Amino acid sequence: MVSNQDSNYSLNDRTQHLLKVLVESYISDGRPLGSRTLAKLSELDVSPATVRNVMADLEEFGFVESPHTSAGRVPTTKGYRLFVDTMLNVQPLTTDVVSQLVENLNPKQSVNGLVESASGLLSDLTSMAGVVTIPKHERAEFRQIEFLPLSDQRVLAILVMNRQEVQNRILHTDREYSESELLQAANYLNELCAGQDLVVARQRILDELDHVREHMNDLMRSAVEMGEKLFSESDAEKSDYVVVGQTNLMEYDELSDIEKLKGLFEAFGQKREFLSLLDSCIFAQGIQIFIGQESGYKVLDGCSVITSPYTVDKETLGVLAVVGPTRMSYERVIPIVDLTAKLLGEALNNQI
Amino acid sequence: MVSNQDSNYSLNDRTQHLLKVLVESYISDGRPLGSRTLAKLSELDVSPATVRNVMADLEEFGFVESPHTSAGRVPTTKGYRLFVDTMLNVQPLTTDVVSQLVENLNPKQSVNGLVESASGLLSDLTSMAGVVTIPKHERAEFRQIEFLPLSDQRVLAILVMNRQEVQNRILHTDREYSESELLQAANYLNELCAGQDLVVARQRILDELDHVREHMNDLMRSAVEMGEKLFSESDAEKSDYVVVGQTNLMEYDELSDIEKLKGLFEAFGQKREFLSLLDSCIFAQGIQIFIGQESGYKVLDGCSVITSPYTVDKETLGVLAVVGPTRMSYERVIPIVDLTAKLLGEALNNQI
DNA sequence: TTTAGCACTCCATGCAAGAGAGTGCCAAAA
DNA sequence: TTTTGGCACTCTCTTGCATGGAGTGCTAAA
Repeated sequence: MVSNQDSNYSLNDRTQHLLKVLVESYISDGRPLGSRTLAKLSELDVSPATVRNVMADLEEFGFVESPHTSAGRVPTTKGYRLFVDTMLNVQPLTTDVVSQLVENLNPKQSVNGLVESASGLLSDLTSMAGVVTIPKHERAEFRQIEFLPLSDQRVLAILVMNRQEVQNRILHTDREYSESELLQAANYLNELCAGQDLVVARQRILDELDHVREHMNDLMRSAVEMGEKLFSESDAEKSDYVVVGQTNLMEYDELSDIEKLKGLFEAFGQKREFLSLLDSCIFAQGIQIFIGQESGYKVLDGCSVITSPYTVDKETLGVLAVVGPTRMSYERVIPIVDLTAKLLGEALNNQI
Repeated sequence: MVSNQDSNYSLNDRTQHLLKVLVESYISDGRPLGSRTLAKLSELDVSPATVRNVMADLEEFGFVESPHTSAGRVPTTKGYRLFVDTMLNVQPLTTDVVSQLVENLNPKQSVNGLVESASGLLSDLTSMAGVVTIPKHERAEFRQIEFLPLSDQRVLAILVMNRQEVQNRILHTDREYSESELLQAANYLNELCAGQDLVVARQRILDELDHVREHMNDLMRSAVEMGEKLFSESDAEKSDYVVVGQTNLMEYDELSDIEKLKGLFEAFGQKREFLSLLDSCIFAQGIQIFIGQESGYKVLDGCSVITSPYTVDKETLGVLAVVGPTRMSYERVIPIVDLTAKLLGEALNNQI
């Protein structure tokens, strides 16, 4: 009776309810729902025939489909989307899940340790694959540089960045340098650049190179080159992530096609496609959900991805995600992803 | 006529030849061999019936078996073993394989880069999974230590080990230290320990602690702790490896059982079982081959592992391996593993 | 608008039959 | 004594067919 037929295909309450029940049942069972079962399950006191009519409508609108004529209905991507957008009642986390997260994401760990833990927790708690990108360091601040002579015209350069980050690299020089020469060069660079942003520091060194045409030029040029290499390396590092629990995905019937699995695993391994997906989430405000091929990647057909950026001081440092079959318990996974992101951010706050 | 029936089951030449042909054919085709096909393939000018008799003997001795009554014969683990031990004619590497290896294992790369490259090359060239353990550094020599003050009673310690290895760690101290205090402590430690083995250095610091009961005690205790942590960390690091090309294993029919694959992948991921296998090869002189469950690990059922240690200056630094189906081309893989190990050793020689 | 009834479709299962591949054994040939 | 041809037998794999179950769409009645 009461229906809100305002928009193009706005569904009345009963239709929505039936869709909701269908999606929930399919998520927990994995079997297509027939009209008879759905009628019972919905507790709506309607006959299977009525349900059939409703299903016909839903199918017409593209929210459900049937694998074949006599196999009941299954949600489509569009169906999942509507469910996720409008019908989700997210379940509160149980206390043991919360405490497990809190305990394992304690700030005493190293940055890498935290990333590993977060990824492992996502994987364990959801029985799917957990992904966490390595936090990028937005402001790369030159702090101190040291040079150590090695044999064979090589110099070990150690650059301390930000508050505690240390990068080191071997410089091949044109001749041997004495320790005092290296000390002199380091002192000079440190004085020149301490506290500067790495980009600024680099520019300064380059400017200075023109003025100071003395015996340490070689080394300084190398030092600048090191800065550049560090830059490119930290860029590469920033664009990396940790995956835990890929093998969990083998448990799901809908992914048991070996070809699909292979494609998925290779996507994880090659990191390219998957990274661009994660990168695109880095500016999102909170949880984002990609259902099936919504993400635009063919390998993710049949999979959904739930992502959340994690932030320190309101600055986004990375993204974490859970990857699993489309038929996943969104209501359970979403709060896990959410809390993990928050806790990871907090833990990193004490670290960076 | 001419048969050497000396040992318990010494096989005459024809029998051996038939086994060899069978194994080779099965390796390249993957299909059980019947007497008719084998008779032709062997080029022995014998009838299928004769071959059948021979096969019955081989089956009795346990070198071959049949999946079922009318399915031809397949080599057993014991059959592969005999083949590998006595009938292998290892194929010389083609020049493009050699050049690919030489080019990609050039000593300009970092240690980690080399390990990654080696693993990737093994995987690519064999279409199986390549594994390389991170080289352990036998002699850990204290070279230089630096302290940098951070905020909140934390100090960044940078320890340079061996020729170019840098480790850093945050020390939580009981109070704030000034830069000059830290410099003093560093100088002190450097003078005390420079060039020493890390174990010796640690003992020295501990000894010295008793004598020098002054204001820098805290820091020095922390420094010693750092040394210990570095030790345990480098131990952990040593016992790690890089796997590339796991997904290649999905291509092989005999491993397409999803349960087996999952077990295998999890073994790769958890690293425990697999490491003890690799560790056991570290003292072997050259190539070692484990067929099926010979290695003692159930997950490796249906798989063979070909390993070789790699050495620098006659000192073994690690192990590399190829993991694939039992039905792999040993003749092709062995020289690849062999050369990769040699080249990796050489490349590391210039690095460490 | 909802419901009951009915014809229809499709899948999964089980069964039977036949083809194909290969074996083991026996008796004859070399 | 060894090799060979022949033959019965076994096992798997495929195909075809019948059956039952599940579910749908449609129509007509409530």
